[in-house]
Amino acid sequence: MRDAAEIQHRMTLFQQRCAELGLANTHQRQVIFRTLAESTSHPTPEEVYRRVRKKIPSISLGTVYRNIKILVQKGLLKEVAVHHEPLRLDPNLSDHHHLVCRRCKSVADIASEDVEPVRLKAALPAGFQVERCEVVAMGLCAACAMKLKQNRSH
Amino acid sequence: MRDAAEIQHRMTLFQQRCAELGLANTHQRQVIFRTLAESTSHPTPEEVYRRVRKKIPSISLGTVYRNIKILVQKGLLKEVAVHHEPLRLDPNLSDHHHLVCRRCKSVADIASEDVEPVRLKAALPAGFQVERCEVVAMGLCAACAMKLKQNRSH
DNA sequence: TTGACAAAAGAGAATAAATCTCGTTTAATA
DNA sequence: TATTAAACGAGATTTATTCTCTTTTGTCAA
Repeated sequence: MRDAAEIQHRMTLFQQRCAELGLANTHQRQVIFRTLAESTSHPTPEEVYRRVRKKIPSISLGTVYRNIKILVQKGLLKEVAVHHEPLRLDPNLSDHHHLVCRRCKSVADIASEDVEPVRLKAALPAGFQVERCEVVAMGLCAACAMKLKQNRSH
Repeated sequence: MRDAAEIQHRMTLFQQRCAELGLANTHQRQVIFRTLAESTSHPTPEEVYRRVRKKIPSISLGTVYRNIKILVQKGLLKEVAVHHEPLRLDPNLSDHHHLVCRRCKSVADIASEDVEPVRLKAALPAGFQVERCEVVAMGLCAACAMKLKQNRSH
């Protein structure tokens, strides 16, 4: 749980951004966002639903998913990492990293030697044992970059 | 597609490891692994199924999933990133990284300032535009490390 | 070799996560 | 305060994955 002033600030910004984006200011949307803004635990949609129902018992799961989707699209929320989509497999057991295209979801390898070693400067949450670090570089592959450009130009 | 010698090498290692692990040497398992070893595109289980059926038309999707699961468990395959599991949300829009516990799937933030900036040393695949880099540090949180230790001791 | 037994396969039902459809309600604004 | 587009609730649908159960196939010792 974050402190009240911080949350109030986030809510104010949220309402501004919604207005700018033409998103209606519904009670459900407010409560869904507030629930996320208050949490530090990166909840799943189901968990958000569970918490929001305490405030709005009649809310539907579909509304939670719909709002999460819209808010992620508009950049008001983020997803942790990329893949809730189907599992992607990798026969390459050596330590390496990945490039993921945000549009077509293609995955390419980056050899470990091609990335400066990842170094954590600060203390980790008490007792966390890191086993491996993966860098996920997200962006657009050449093909998708071109397609997006074409779409924008007509 | 990788070159034939490399694949042959992987298949030999694979058979050795299977024998060591007591995994039966079935035709289906061989073909599933070979299909993955040949690919450079990080296919989904469905895609693996599609390709394997060209060699073994009668294979079932369940067999593909079952083998993928076993091989990942035994460390003969890897999953790209972590989450095929439910979407995890993040209201923190500032640039930051994540610690993920491989056992309980809890997610904790690492502030961007606490990680040395990620630097790519080599050229990326032609034309890939990186928009953001996320470091995913995987391991065990304190609670899970303790539970695993306890389980092992009796 | 062959026979016993555990491991794995195939078929298809079941579950979980997410999305969609459609009739109704609500917020924005004129 | 009337209009209308946006959003809601309910529940069906789709997609990804796992499970159950019966049959088949490897493995290994006699």
